[in-house]
Amino acid sequence: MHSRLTLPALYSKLRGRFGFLDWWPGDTADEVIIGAILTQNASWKNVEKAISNLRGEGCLSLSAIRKMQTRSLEACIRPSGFFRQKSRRLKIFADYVFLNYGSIGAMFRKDAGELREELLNLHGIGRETADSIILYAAEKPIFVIDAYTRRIMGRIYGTRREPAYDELQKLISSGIKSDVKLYQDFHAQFVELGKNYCRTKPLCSQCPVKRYCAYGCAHAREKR
DNA sequence: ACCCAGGTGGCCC
DNA sequence: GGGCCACATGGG
Repeated sequence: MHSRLTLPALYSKLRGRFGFLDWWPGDTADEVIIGAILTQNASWKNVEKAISNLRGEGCLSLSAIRKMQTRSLEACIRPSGFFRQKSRRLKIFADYVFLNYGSIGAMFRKDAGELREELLNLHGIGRETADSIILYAAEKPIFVIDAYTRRIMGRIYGTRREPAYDELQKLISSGIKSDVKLYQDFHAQFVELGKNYCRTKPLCSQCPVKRYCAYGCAHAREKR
């Protein structure tokens, strides 16, 4: 099954339905990075609690996290799950930045490609987290692929097996203009669509891309 | 009592 | 390269 829906057309369809999504709440690069690590396989609701705890302690920054006791860091981020792993990942990230660059801004002067390689070498930073940091914290154009994006693209464009991360990223990047705001919002649209129509309660009659869906939204709960 | 969430690393083949 | 597993909490 092949859909003739182009990516720009898909974007404008979603954009028309959901409006511009000013996504990734977080006022500073540090906050975005912390959120990106905390949200690994966790709901944003739980991440919000963790972030709120950190803010309450005055520790919503990488420099503060460096100085925190592991125990109190773990206590703060407990609601976001996997708190031992994630506290370690935050510490490693924060240490790396300050020991090698002195500040996150200095690290972000690198171009997106080099930055990605470097981030991927850090323990606990995989492709999605690295790309989220580059797109939403460093604000450089790199497309973020997540579970929703994979699922939705698979449904619309009918790929039998789900394409590998880098493959899908290349596919999307070559189908739309390279632009930070567009990349940010497009990814947000995928998540919004996924949350509302491809999760627990599919609302087929209102799904903006229903007629392009290769399998039908009723299959929303199929195995990923 | 399940199943899922804005993943990642380690191990195996 | 892919398949499986641990990692942990909160909500449906």
